[in-house]
Amino acid sequence: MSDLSVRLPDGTMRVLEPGSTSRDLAAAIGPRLANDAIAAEVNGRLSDLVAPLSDGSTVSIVTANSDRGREILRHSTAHVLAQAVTRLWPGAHYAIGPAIRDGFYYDFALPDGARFNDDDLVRIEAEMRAIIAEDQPFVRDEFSLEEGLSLFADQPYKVEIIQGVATGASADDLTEVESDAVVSTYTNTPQFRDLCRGPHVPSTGRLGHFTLTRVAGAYWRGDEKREQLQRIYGTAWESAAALEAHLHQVAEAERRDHRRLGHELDLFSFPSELGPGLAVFHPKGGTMRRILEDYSRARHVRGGYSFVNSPHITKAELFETSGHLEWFAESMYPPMELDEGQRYYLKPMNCPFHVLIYKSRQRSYRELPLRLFEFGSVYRYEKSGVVHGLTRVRGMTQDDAHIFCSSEQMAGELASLLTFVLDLLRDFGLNDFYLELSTRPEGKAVGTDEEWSAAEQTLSNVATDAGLDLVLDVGGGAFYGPKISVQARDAIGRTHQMSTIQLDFQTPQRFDATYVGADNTRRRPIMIHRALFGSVERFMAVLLEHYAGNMPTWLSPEQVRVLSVRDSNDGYAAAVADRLRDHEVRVDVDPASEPLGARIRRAKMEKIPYILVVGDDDVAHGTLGVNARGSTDPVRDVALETFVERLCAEIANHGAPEDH
RNA sequence: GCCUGGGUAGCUCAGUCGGUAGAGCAGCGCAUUCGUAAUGCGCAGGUCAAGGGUUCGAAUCCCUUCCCAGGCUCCA
Repeated sequence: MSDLSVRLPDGTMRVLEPGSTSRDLAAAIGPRLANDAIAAEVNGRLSDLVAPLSDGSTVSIVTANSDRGREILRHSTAHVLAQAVTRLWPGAHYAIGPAIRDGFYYDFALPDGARFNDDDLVRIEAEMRAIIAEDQPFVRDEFSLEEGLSLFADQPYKVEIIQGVATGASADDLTEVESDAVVSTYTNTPQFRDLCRGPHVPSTGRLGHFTLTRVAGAYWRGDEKREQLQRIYGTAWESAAALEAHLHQVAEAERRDHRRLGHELDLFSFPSELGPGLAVFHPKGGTMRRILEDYSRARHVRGGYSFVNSPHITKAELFETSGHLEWFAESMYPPMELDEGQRYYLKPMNCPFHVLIYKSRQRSYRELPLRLFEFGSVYRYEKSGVVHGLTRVRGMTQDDAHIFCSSEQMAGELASLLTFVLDLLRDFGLNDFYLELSTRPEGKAVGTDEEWSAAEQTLSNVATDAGLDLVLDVGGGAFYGPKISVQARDAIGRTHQMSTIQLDFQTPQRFDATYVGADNTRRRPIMIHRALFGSVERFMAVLLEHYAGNMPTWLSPEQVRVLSVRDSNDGYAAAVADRLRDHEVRVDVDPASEPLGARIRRAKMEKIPYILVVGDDDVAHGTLGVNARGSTDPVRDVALETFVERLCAEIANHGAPEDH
């Protein structure tokens, strides 16, 4: 028996008894680490704690409170879920069960087409806790493909996965098998073995801080043409405290859900009379929207844009020329037949209209870049299951522009556009961005390979120059060109796709758009599609959630509410409001017909930035009691003019009461 | 479009085994005049999402449709 020595992450070497495992190593380092260890990374590869170490390996112990540790924990919990389901539904088929962000899922097909319902989750969870109490080991075994096929002969999804490996199909997206000819399995009991690449926690007793969250349908292999399995989702953590923190975070996200806020703050609604995905904006939501749009318009004027308008419907020909009918007919509203068979469509995009504006007369190189902007309302027949609040709707308004430029101008135009976008988003209080580059979609693109790679390269260069992180989204581009999208992280760390910038060499060709160059020849312009808010509706949703409804003062529909202490102060309250209106402050008075406490409470719940309370003292001295949003102790005796000055400065700076 | 769950007063929700529909808040009226997150009393408010079926009798059981939520697929 030779000595066994391994290298630790800090570079030191440690000598162990021959045949030692990572678990022995952890124990040798310290009892605390031994207790926290759930797996190991050996020579850059994750492995089970109980796997024997070989001499000269570099080993780091993976603990539960690390990203990799939690992933293993979640994956192991998914196995426990599968075992619980097979115990409760003998003959159930289990498909795949990976760890995901914050948790895990497992897909099943129950015998006789049975379905899970919500009550089943409770039973399954109880069974899982029993399995965890049994402290079953996770025992790894390796087999040939043939052996694997016979082991899982009664599990058709496992067979398909193994066969996929055997035929060389990609298994990259599956955690079940390594992409070589070895089939590894993990066995918990003689009755339950799962196909899996591993690693796993040493035994089920290491698990337990989990909860099952929901049941959902999911297509096998994500293919809607294949059967739909029953998916159970859960969340799992390394400790009760971490689980609790996560559930709290989920509740927080729910509290700032824009649909809830939209209702509570009386901003918008989705009358069922209109149909799914069609919103109406109430006066306060309409005000917020107007402020957003006005600000955007002002920025576009400064950015050198020309303002255009186009109708909501058009003859089919326009979208035949653009290619939308060929590629996206199923997500367009069906046509209206008029005038002896003439088909009219609601517009799903603004770009073809802007091309027609471009083509309305001959263009010179001197006019480029020509930037056409419109708040264009578009209608898309989204599938019934996908509409979601203001973020996925069937009718929306894009802050849409199309820039026509020469190929020489393209890179510079894209670079300045990116600056323009980021500046605008920052003006709304979004500060944390990264970029995503979406490349040519497989089998669903027009144009030559050369055009696509040139466009992708240009976008990539511009993104790199911007100095932001760039993530590749392979195959995510539109059919006519690649795109960069700006992703923003909100106040609670979620990311939202905001602006998109798309390059398009195809549409100008399809419409035969040209300009006359300096050399008196006809040339083809390049088109850049871009929407900065994405849609006004969606942008409003993101801002509402980012601010949890506490909008900065400049975006608040009602900025100030004046409350009189007694009705003899009502006149002064009205005068204060008038003074603020002189400065275009949005202000209302709530007179003294109800107790002051009730009026304060109502204004607080409406998240109004400033509540001004005025009583006899204020009438006598020309002062106010200022109760700012987010504060619990109001400030008395503030001079009216002092308040006006501070408020106007805050509005101009896009600030909020919470900033002080 | 598919899977699971849901729809009762303006809102949030209760409604047992199938036996004539309930609360709080909001609204309206009256009283209350108050210094920083709910004043009191009273009144009104319902085709129980819509339609069909079973039943002596349906909010409740069954079917269809519409709408909502969470997923899957999709997202120019």
